[in-house]
Amino acid sequence: MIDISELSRLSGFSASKLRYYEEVGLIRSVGRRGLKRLYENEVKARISLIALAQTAGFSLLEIKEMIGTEGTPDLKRSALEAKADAIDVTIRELTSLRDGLRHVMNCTAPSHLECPRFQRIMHVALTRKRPGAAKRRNRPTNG
Amino acid sequence: MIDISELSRLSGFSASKLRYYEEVGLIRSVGRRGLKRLYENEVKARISLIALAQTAGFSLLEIKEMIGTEGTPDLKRSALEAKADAIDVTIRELTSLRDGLRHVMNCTAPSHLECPRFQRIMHVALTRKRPGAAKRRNRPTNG
DNA sequence: ATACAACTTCAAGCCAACTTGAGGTCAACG
DNA sequence: CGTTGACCTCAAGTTGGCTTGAAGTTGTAT
Repeated sequence: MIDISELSRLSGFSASKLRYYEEVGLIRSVGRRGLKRLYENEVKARISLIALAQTAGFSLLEIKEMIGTEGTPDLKRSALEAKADAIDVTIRELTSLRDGLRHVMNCTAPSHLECPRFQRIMHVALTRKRPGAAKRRNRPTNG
Repeated sequence: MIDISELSRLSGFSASKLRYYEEVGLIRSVGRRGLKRLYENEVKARISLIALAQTAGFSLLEIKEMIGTEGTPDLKRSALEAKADAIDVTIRELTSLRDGLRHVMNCTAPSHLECPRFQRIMHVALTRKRPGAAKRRNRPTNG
């Protein structure tokens, strides 16, 4: 049993973010000391998982579908399979992008977008479905 | 030279999104036929690259730093190196997440968060810096 | 007992990344 | 020449994921 400030410290998540996650049902507190929330230790792993899934580009809603509201252990196998596959696709795209960037670093061609090697590297990812978008957000500041 | 509707069709990006990207300087049109924008073919590759970088979790601003405003071919080597490294980190995280999900699919433990194997898999990513957040956005709808 | 810090709630604010809508303009077709 | 429809601009709206701020409540230290 830990309180929100310790959980915040351990996880690097701001307290407001943790409260928000609780509000949307991603984590839960198991009681109060006075009015202060108390969390089980399990929550730490849960939070890491959430962070990880966000990195993968999943929305909080999708993450909820994956890991469920706490106390609900039923993760649907097919859903997980789909998510895992989606991640695989992303990994391959990122690998292409990384290789593309690394190539650009060493390529002296006038315009990289015209460099055949670059284009070939990029083509791997280019021929996939439609792109989504992703956005990095700021660091905790416990306000 | 292609117009916005064709570019939209080819790229899967909505026209409004393309206009928006032009507004923020990620792409540029090279003229008008009447008042209709005309784009060079090069733009297609550029757009794919943007989509890819978004998948990697970079903001439009960061992407601009990477690939520059069109016509500006100067990509700073050190910046690219940093981006490539960041992508590597992300890839490793995603790999962990994927493996974790795949394990959960085959694990009959009562609570996955308590499963030692799962925890070990997750630990890899857990011990990295701070998490960012990412968000998938919607598909083109050409409004 | 009183102060204080650390929490609480709730509503409002903020940012990126777009989308939507109203109203305007143009080229091409009949 | 007129109309049609695809584009245009510009402002405002939307969504997700939080943060911020004001005002209230506590356990603990003095």
